[in-house]
Amino acid sequence: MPSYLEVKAEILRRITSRKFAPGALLPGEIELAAQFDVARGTVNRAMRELTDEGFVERRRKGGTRVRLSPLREARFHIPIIRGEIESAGLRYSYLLLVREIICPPEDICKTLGTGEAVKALHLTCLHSADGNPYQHEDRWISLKTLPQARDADFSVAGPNEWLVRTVPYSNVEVSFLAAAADSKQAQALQVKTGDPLFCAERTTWWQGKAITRVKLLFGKNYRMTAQY
Amino acid sequence: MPSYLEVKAEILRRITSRKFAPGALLPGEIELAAQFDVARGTVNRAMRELTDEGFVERRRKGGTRVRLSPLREARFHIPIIRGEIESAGLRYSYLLLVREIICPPEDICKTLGTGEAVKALHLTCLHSADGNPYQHEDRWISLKTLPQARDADFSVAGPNEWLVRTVPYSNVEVSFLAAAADSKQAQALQVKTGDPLFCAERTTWWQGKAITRVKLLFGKNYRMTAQY
DNA sequence: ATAGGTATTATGTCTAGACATAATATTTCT
DNA sequence: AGAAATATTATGTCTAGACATAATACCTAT
Repeated sequence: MPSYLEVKAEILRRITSRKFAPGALLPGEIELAAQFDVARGTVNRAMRELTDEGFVERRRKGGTRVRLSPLREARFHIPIIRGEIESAGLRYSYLLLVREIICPPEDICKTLGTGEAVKALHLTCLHSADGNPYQHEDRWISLKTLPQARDADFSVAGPNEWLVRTVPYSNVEVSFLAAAADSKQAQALQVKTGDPLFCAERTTWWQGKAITRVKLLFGKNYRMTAQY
Repeated sequence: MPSYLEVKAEILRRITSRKFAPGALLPGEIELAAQFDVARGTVNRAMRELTDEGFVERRRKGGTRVRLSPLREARFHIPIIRGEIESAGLRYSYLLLVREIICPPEDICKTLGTGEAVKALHLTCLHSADGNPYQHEDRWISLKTLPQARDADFSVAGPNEWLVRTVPYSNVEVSFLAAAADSKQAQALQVKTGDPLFCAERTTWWQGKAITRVKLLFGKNYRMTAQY
């Protein structure tokens, strides 16, 4: 075990066991380096990771303190649908439900940043695991920033795979929320209309211009979990 | 700007602009250190962060490659209710709805790891922002691992604040899901019964023993957002 | 050809020492 | 006393060099 991890684990043990109580000042790096018989750089790396993970707060000259309420952050990996299904040992299948080029509704226009009369590519697809509906995808792709999407074939593989292969991105925003299934979504996902579904909305930009916005509805009883 | 950040930003620019294409092999650390005129340790730190953030994959001897589909992890901050409301400039208020000591239902028994006949503390509370219902909390606390909870006063401040102050923890699991409001929850949150609500479930352990399990229901239109 | 052993190599970690920086503590001046 | 200048200090970053480790490439014997 690398020694920076040993130092980190020991400090963390002292924090969670309250030997270093919330709000308390920890010994300085030089002191700790002497205690653990390592270089200061090694202690620094351990402490930096503890800072990143939300256990301690550090200030120059002020020293290091245990956070009063630890851990305000958890990391979730954004589900990439095909990988998620296949890594669970299930068979992934894909179905294109709708493909049309139309003027998007107002809220989509707003996020895509195009004018109201500008048409965009609208796709609706269903991703299944072992034949069971798993995720309903409702995607808009800006044809202004991505005209080549007009000629891409989305009947065999999902738009996400094409996008990942084709376009770079510079900025992404993801939201998670709860939504009620409308009749078409309910039919596709084999749930009742109005059932609560876990939903992710993702918008992707490249150099300030929105490329695509997608709404992903997960099947019944889906939950996104993290441990720390 | 620290030079490891400059190196990182430049490499990232080359990746997102596809100068380093997905799957491509990047120059080695020594080569990059020479290019940027910094020490190898500095390049190493930049590359380590790019690895942590899911942009590249590194293998000893194999070198560094741009990930095919950037395995993206988003960091969401776990909402600590009082802080979230107050940092939005709103007035936080708290109401205890239910306090009882009963044998929990089977699923709670299972996660708390206590026998079926063991009683636990059950609390239901409502957190509001400027008087508007914001979050409904349904919490179970194991009296077996935390007997002092029996005497704590939860009428003024929420159980979370008492727990953070009182007990250490070693392990936490959080899930996010969509749930339908039951009649009591709907009444408290001023929504209709059956409305879809964003829901978080959190279980906390200390040294292998479950301390508490909480189900948090957020008000209508709540969304959890991350950018990267 | 193939299995097994050996050399090579890029990354992973560590050290000692140095300087930079931000925040706090102290002193000085009014 | 209060404001401004100065000293101090813990963390933040960086360097050059070293050794460790895992994975690959190569070589050898069968």
